[in-house]
Amino acid sequence: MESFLQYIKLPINEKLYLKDPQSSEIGNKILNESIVLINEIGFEKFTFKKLAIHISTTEASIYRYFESKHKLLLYLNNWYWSCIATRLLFETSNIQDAVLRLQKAIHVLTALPNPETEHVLPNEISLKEVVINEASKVFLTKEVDTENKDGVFSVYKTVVNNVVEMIQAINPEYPFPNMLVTTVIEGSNQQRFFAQHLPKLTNSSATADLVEQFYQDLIFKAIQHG
Amino acid sequence: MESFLQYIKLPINEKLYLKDPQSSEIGNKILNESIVLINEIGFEKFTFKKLAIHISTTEASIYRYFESKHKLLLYLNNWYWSCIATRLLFETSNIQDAVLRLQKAIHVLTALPNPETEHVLPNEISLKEVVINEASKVFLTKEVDTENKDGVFSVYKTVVNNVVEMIQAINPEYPFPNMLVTTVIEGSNQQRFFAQHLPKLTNSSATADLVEQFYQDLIFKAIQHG
DNA sequence: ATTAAAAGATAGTAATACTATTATATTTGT
DNA sequence: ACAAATATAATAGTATTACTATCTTTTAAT
Repeated sequence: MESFLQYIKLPINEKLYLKDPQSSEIGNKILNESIVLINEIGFEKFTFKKLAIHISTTEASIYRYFESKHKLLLYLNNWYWSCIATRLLFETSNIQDAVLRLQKAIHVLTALPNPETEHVLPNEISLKEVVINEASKVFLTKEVDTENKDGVFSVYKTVVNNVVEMIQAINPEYPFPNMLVTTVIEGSNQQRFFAQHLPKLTNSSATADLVEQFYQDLIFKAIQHG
Repeated sequence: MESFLQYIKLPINEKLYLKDPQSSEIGNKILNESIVLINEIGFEKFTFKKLAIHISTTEASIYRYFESKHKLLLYLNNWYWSCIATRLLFETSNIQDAVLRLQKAIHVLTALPNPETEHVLPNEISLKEVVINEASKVFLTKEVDTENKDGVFSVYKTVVNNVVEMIQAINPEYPFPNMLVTTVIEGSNQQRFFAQHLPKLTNSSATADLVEQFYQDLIFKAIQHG
């Protein structure tokens, strides 16, 4: 779906790069092609050397933009959550009914975006793939506390908070809104991974995508009064 | 709590090692001290070289037991799920009431084990720490399909299945039991990680551990008839 | 046309993730 | 008690990774 949203420059935490990759051609190539390459060979086997060859530049040039491949992954993660934050804002604005608004939010968080019917942002689909396959590696490290202080997870936190507020608008008494939201966000990506690789662990599949349905049901039952 | 359970030798998939580490002294040292070292420096910085120095042996000796550090992590993961499978069986046996049985199962899966009051297995607590901090790295790789074929996740799947059956005993109509169980298992570990490092993402904390409470509430609401 | 900044080319380093080889203990079977 | 088998220690070596440094060339801005 064509949309003005495509032309928005999403804000990314400055601590994540040495030189803004969105400011130059090879910078943009680094971003776009790292997504492709990470999805192809996986983050463990991904190196700046391989990326350099892939985009016909040198390792040293890439190091001028990113300190390490881990920072690049953090950047991509941040970028993805900026997409989601934007879409969340956009898709839930003007919905007055609290229940409908939360439903829409759950949809944005858990469904695979459909470019035919929705305002999908550039690279959002392949970025989501990176997030599904590599996401927890961004915070499951010993550096998480330092990086958290640098604010690299703040966009993610904003998304969580926005949805927490939507839950509180429906049931202010519900005692675990943050846990519920993060369980849904992380869980939905994990269910997609399971559907692809460990199908016995899920009830969803490529042909019958039940992820959104499951979480819609789960959240609304959880926050029911009583 | 003293228990006969401590002396059981847990079964571990043979594809995970070259030589059974439980069969020798340095093998056992590798297991016990790798847990300590991984918890200390994190899996990324953990190397066989460092472990060798730590246990006063050589890198080459460790390689006789494990093909790679990834296989060792898989081993530890398998070991942890063997602990849980054993405890699950033990703690839910003889409970006739389906609801009480599921409650107990959720307890085993989501609570921090208390060695004063429960039959905790050797190393279970430090193994759980490894699982919380590193677990998703065991399957978020490009080798997941091959490793799955080798059966390295089968103990985990058994645990999931057992709990799925408990849910079906209460409500056979509930359409997403597998998704619910994996959401709870993975989610509960993640909530503990968040409580330690990204507290804004959760409602639980070190002082007020709400993880079990949240998931008990979540599961029973989810599977309610109607 | 001059200058600054970006990118390319090349080199180098310490650490990692292994493999291989040989020597020395230790255990086990007879 | 002794030979044979096995386990471990000691050492060396390799390709790759994750960088850092430097110098030259290209491009872009004034």
